[in-house]
This record gives sequence, structure tokens and C-alpha cells, in this order.
Amino acid sequence: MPKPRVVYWFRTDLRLHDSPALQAALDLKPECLYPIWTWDPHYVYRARVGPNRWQFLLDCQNDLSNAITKLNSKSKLFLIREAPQTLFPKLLKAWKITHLVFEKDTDAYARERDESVMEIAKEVGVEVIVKMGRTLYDPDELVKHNHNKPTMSISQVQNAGSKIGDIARPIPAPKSLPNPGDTKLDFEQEKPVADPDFNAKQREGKEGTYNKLSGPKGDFAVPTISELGLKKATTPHRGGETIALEMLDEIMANEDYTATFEKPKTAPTAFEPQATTLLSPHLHFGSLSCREFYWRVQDIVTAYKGKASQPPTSLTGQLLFRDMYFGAQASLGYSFAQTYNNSHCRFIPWHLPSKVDTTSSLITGSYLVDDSKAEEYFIRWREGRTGFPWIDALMRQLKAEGWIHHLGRHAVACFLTRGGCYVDWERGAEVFEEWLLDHETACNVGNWQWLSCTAFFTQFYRCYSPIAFPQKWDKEGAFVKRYVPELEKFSAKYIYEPWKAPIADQRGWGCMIKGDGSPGSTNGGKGKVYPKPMFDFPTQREICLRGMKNAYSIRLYGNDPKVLDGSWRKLFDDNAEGPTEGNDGLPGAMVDHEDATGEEENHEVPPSPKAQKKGGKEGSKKGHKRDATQGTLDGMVTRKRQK
DNA sequence: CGATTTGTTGGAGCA
DNA sequence: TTGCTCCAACAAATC
Repeated sequence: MPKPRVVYWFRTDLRLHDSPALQAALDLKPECLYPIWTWDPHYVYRARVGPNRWQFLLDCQNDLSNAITKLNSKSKLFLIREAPQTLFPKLLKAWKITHLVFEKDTDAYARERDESVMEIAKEVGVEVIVKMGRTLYDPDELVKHNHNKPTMSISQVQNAGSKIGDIARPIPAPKSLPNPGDTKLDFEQEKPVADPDFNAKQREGKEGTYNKLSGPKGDFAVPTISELGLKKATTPHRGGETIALEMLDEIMANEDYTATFEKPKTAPTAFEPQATTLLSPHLHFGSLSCREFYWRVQDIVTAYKGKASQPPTSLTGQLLFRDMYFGAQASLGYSFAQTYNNSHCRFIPWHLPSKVDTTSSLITGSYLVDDSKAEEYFIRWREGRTGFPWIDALMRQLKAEGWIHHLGRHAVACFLTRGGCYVDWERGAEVFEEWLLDHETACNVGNWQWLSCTAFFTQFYRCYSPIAFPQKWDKEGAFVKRYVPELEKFSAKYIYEPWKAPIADQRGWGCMIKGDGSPGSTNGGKGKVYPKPMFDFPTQREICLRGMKNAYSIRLYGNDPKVLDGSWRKLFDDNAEGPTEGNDGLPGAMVDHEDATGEEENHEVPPSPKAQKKGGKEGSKKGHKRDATQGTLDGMVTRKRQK
């Protein structure tokens, strides 16, 4: 029997330490091993990925490629610029591959992709080996041991986990790697269809992801930001396994911190240094193994003389939440990431609801502007000019650095949804998806559902105040002053509500509180301005609470027939909060296939709020392409059957 | 079964 | 400064 020729396909496991799948590849004792990456058009065009996360990904790839070369000077991470669905049929033949090995991925799209790749491999007689490695427990196993239901609470995860058994100890990094074989590519490159391109706005140069199979120099190198045409990153946080392991070492060196960590007690206002580990982006890209993290912490906790913290607030508890969200997503699939058709997400008639493609039941990536005020609130929230310094500082930090503290995420998420703007959580989740370095669909979606009280959490009367909450840690407002420098001279008394500062003080502190923070609102060239608050918070909080109480009493979930067909409106008063008016509008914000508007920027503000949906359709745009956020790649990659 | 407790991370007022 | 109750009140888990 000939020796195996193996392709190891890296995805969200960009590391050498503790990779069960890589270990399985090496256990084959292959004649040659090709470590590869393929550019998935779902990531390039359909996921929302800002410059900071692109940079972090390229960092991870560079670091991994260098680490591979250190183990074998003939090897590296081979980046091949084509969609896996079209590349593999050709590549597996060209390189005479016998085995394809990769880490299991239970994200909704990834499952579909991997299914089709496995089918391809079968057709060309290549054996596929898949190993779980991304989470503490295999999400499918968690679900199985949770009575085949999505894991919706930490206790469910703990119960299911205890039935699965012990969490595996990490596997050491390999000490050597086999040579790759001949890397000739004697086939044509097939380019995916770039349209629609959700990431067009992330680019300033020419998009060159798919210019040549082996890259511009033909050496399979990690692409540069300029090759991909991307804007420059602004984050100080960098990727790669080397950095991740250094960070882990540094954190573990502080045994008190590691053993007594309690998430709710860490300060979201800390910035030098941050109060939490900042390892989440590494967990996302796999530059740090969650089992490595788990056992390093657990061993310190076991040996700790004092009183150690416990899950769920402890460091290991944080990993259990991650597993919980993966378990929920693994069970619910595409519907997990949206309200529509989601059996476990409560239906609330938020403003700015997602449009839904009637043929797929998936949200399209664009939304209905049912209310011009809500649209203004959303845009000001996104741009960090709400007039609430705590919220604005967080949103500016998020955009610039790609990371904010977990409690800061709570504050801005509550503010956008149930505790302020009454805007659909899906709007906020999309912004986080674009800007977060650590964006993980399962965790992001789960946390937005949590904070909006649509799943996982229900106590909507527990509402974060943008004024009182940050004072728990930062009375002086040092955090605000760091990210909203306009206010750097403001006294502690007014730092969280600067609109209350006397005009004379505002003048003395060199910043007037006026306008809405848009580029046009200045002080006529005389000093700085910071916007007035966009609403009275106590009033808005009351409106939201009333809306939530009402929606909760109606008790609809995303898969209720009344939600699916639009008759939910009959259950809400015409003057209830949200797009509730009338009894015969379109179902939710459902749109016909052809009516899906492509671009996020397409939202014309309606002349009068609530008027728009009366007519229903906004004019037919025949032949418009489909643009599902979480959707499949229909029409993007065409799989050619091999003879 | 109904009652009680618990749930990672609220706020205001008070001792 | 910390810890307590109440606010107006959800729902799953547990007793």
C-alpha cells in the first residue's frame, strides 16, 4: 500500500499546539503533507469583516506559516486563492492526494461547505478525516446529551458535559513535519462571483483575492493587505499563535488573577491594561486552543491555596458560555442567527427589522426602516455620537480597536435594543460582526439575544444606565476621556452627562454640548463640540420597558406561524412600540425574492414613520441578486462535476 | 404538583 | 466603601 499523501486544510485552527486534527494527519505517517488555506468567498464577500479582523487573520496565517517552516524548511502554509468547493476536485487530483484532514466546524454555512467538500473527496476517492478541536466539547455531542435540544443555559452545558466525560488534555505541538510534495498547479483557476460584496466598503484598492491561484509571485504566500485591496487596520491587537501563547503565559504567571477571576467584577472601563485576558480573538481564529487555556487555568486553580472562583464567573466558566452558544447554533443551524423562523428566539416587534427572503426564510442583510427616528438612533449609536459619553466611548473603542470589554458590550447592546433605542438586535449584531476581532457567530448572536432578552436571559427590567453603570468602576471618567477626547477637561460631576454642565463651564473646558455630532455640527471653528443626548434616557427606558412587557405577554417565538405569515400584528395595538401598525401588512419585514435590496446603505428614510409598510412593496427591482447574510453560496461558486 | 429558588455582570436608597 | 432591600416582576430548575 502506497504511503498517504495528505492535505491538511487549515480554517479556524491556525495553530500547531493542541490540534487533534493535525495530530490525526501526522498519525497517518504521510509521505507528504500539504498544509493549506483556501480563500472561502463566504468570508471574502458575505461575512462582514472589517480591516482589523482581516489584519488579525493575516497575522495568524503569517505566524503559522513561519512556525511550519521552522519545523521543516521545505514547508509553509500554502495559500491557494480559490473557493474550496471548486478547488478541491482539481487539487486533490493534481497532487495525487489520498487523505484530506480538517477540524470540525459546526457553523451553519461551514457545515454545508464541508458536506460538499466531503462529497467531492468521496467522488475522487480521497479519504476524509475530521476531528473536533474548536470547543471544549463537540457541539453535536452537547446537543445529543441535552435531549437533542439546543443548549440554552450553563447548567444544561454542565449537565451534558458531565455525561460526555472529561475535557481532553492538550496535545503538544509536533516536533517535525513531513515535506510537502510537488506543488505544481496544472489547472485553471475558477473565480467566485464577487457580487454582492458585503465587504466592498472595507477596500480602497483593487480587490485581488482571486488574481492568481498561487498568489502574485506564485509562491503561495500569505497575501498582504494591499494585495487584498483592504484599508489599513487601526487595532493595536495582533494575531498569531506566538503572541497568543506569550499572552497566556503572562496571564497564568499571575496565579491570583487566574484562580480568582470573576467576570462580573472586572472593569469595563480599564484600558491600560485591560481587565480581561483579550484572548478571545485567538480562540476565534484558533491561534489558541480552548483546551490549552482550560487546562492551564484548571491546573492553577487545583493547586491554588486560597479560595478560587467557580464557573460560570471564573475563567473556565467563560469557555463554558462559548460552548453553550456553539451548542445552540449547532442545533438550530441558520435560524439561530436570526429571529425569523427561530424556535428559541422570542419575537419582539423591534424597529428596523431585518428583511426576510421568502424563498429561503433567511434574513437578507438589509432591513426595513419603519421609523426615521429609530434609524437616526441606530446610525448615531454605530458612529459613537449618541451624546451619551459612556456609549460613545465604547463604540469608538470598538471601531478603532476591534475589542471592548464584555460588560461594555452589554452596555451598548442593551442601549441599542431593550434599554434605549428599541432597535432590532440583528442590527447591532451586524455591526459587531464587522468590527470585532473576536467575532464568533455563535457567541455574538447568542450574546445579542441574551442582552436583548430574546433568548438565554429574560429579566428585561434589569436595564443598564449609561450614566450610573460606568461609575461603578470609573467615577472620574478616565475611560471616556481616552476615547472621547472632546470631553477631556470635563469634571467628574458631568463626565457621564455633559449636557448638564453649565454653559460657562463648557466654554471654559473648551467643548460645547450642541448639535447631533454629525460632521456639519461644529462651533463655527471656535473649539470643540460634543453632541447633546439623542433622547431623554429615563423616558426612552420607560417606552422600552412597556414595549418589552407587552411583547412578553403576547409570547411569540420566531417560528410561530403568526410571525411567519405576518398575522402577529393583529395581536399588537396599532400604537404599540415598533412597526406594529395595521393588521394586513407583509409578514414581519418579509420581502419577496426580487425585492431584496442589495446594499446596506440603501435605506432611504421614509417621509413619515410607519407609512412605508402600508404599501408593502417598495417597487420591484427585477432580477436583483439574493444576498443572505448567513446564507449558502448559491450562485457564488459553481461546482463543476469531474469526469 | 405548586411553591420556592436560582439565574455570570441593574439601579436607587439606605444603613 | 460595602451590603442590604425593594423595585415590578421573567421563567427554568429544583424542591
